[in-house]
Parts: sequence; C-alpha cells; structure tokens
Amino acid sequence: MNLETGDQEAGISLGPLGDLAGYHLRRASGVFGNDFPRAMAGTGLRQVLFGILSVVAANPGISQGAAGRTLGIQRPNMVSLINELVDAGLIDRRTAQEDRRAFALTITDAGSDALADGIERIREHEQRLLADLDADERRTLIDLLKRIEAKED
Amino acid sequence: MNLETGDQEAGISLGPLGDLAGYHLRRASGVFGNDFPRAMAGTGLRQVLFGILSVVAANPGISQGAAGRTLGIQRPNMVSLINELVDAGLIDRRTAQEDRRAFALTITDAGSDALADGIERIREHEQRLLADLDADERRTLIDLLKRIEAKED
DNA sequence: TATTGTTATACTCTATAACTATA
DNA sequence: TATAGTTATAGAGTATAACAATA
Repeated sequence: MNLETGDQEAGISLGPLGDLAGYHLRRASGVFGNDFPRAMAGTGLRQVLFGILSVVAANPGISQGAAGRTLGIQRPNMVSLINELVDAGLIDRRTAQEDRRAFALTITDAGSDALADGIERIREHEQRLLADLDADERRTLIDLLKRIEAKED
Repeated sequence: MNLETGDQEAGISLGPLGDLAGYHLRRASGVFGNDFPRAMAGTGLRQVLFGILSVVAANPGISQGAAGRTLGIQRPNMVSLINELVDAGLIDRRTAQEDRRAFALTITDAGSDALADGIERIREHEQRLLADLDADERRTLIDLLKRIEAKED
C-alpha cells in the first residue's frame, strides 16, 4: 500500500463518507482525470477538449451551443475552448447557413488524426485503470453510470 | 427528455466518448457534485469540507496531513480548508503533543451536529440520485468504484 | 421576444515551489 | 536530512449577468 497517495493509511477511517456513492464517484473520476494528462502527454488535449473533438467528429456541422449542451458545458465556457481547438487547427468554425447567429463546427484532417491518436492513447489508459474489472464488470459500470447521468438536473 | 441539460439531444452522438468509462465517471460524478450544494443549502458545507469533517470525526486527533492524504487533498490546499472549518467552529485545531510540528484535529459539538445534519441531507440526496438502482446495484457500483480508486498513482 | 455567441468576472479545486519550525 | 504546516501563485473547471447580432 502506498501511503503517499489516496490509499487509506492503516487504521484511518473515512467515517460516513466511505458509504457514499458520491464520494467514490468523485475519487474514481479523479483517478481517470489525473491519469489523462499522462496518457495524452505531448498532444495538448485535455479531457474537455477531447470530448468536444469527439462530439464534433460524430456530428459534423453541429453548433457550438448544441455541442456544449451534449457535453454539459455552458455556453460562455465553450467560447475559449472552441477557440483553442480552432487555433490548434483541429476544428473548423464557420457561420451556419441556416442560422447566421450560430457556428457550424467540423473536424479538420489534423483533428481527425489527433482524435484517432487520442482514442488509441485513451484505450490504453482505460485498459490500465480498469485492469481489475472484467468485460462484464466494465459493461455494468458504464450502465450504472449512465443511469445516474440520466438524473442530471 | 430535457434538452436544456446534459441529456443527449435527439440525433446527437457522443462519438467514441460514449464508450469511455472515464467520461461517464466524470459526468456521473458531476451529477452528484452539482446536486450537493442544493442538498446542503444553508449549511455552507461543500463536498470537500464535509469529507474532512467526516474523516476528523472518525479519527479524533488526526493530523492535517494525514486527513489530507486520506482524502487525496494536498497539504497546501488543506490549510485554508481547515481554516474554514475552524473559523466556522466545526473543528478544533491544537498542537499535537507527540509532534509539535503537527496539529491534532478534533470535531467540536457544533461540528458533530453539522455532520449529523449533513449525513441526513446527503442520504436523501443519494436516495434521489440513485433511485433507479436497487440495493444490489448500489453495492456493485461502490465496489467497482473502490477497485478503480485502488489504481490511484 | 428568444436564441447564439460573446465578454467580463468570480469562485472552487488543484498543483508546484519555496519558506519555517520542528523532528 | 526529512516532515508538518504555511505562503504565494497559477491553471483549470465551472457559474452568472449583461451585451450584440440574428431569428
């Protein structure tokens, strides 16, 4: 047991916290979040940016607002995130023809490459962090998490 | 389906993201994190502060550093958090007798009351967010999450 | 009037380096 | 020399209010 990390030190109890799903979700999510930069080292892609890239790739021409709503990112916060991806040459932003208030987002060739590379890295990172769960347990986990996500607001 | 929240709008796909445990952990954890302030409204207790209170209550005399390690909070970040709890009269901080570098933290009577009240509120909030999971599924969820937590660093 | 994107802003959480006092 | 707590600081993520352009 590693006493320098989040492992519980011998004899130290979490108290009521240890029974709470919310606490364990936060810690388990943190494990993935902390490892993500390592998995993506050198690419400049953070969790949020990869998420946007994935949604734009899967829905060519999607608006900034719709992409944000899909990912639970508020409109004001999307602005600089999209700027980052456009500046990095990973997505294209042009005025939507049907609604000149909106932007139509599409992935660029460089974006597709970055996405493919990212997916490969993330598969490895997930394999590593989920190594103690068999295929059935992984499916169960995602199923349970989706049912919690459905409770959003 | 509520189109204003994180629900997926009809016809919009997450792309590769939808298969990733890391993504669903982040979103599910967010559901709990967003609801927490509502559940705790008026108490001033945030997720982190409740966590510290729980650990201090369960381990009277624990040091600031040990509490932080248990919760995955770095030493520098513990300082102001402990200050908040001391200022709110919820925990007591005094120099440890065995090691005068360290603080021994204990919960106050007001802290015990706040913790008990918080636990009640959080039980309701967890019941609500986990309403679609039966007792067996809730146990499975926490078990799977703990096995992911064990992968920390 | 409502919606898309924008700006400005603020708060929380997290992370690192350098300091002090004790061990 | 190492550890406990501290200070200063910076980067992300997230939240709200108010605005311009368009619908």
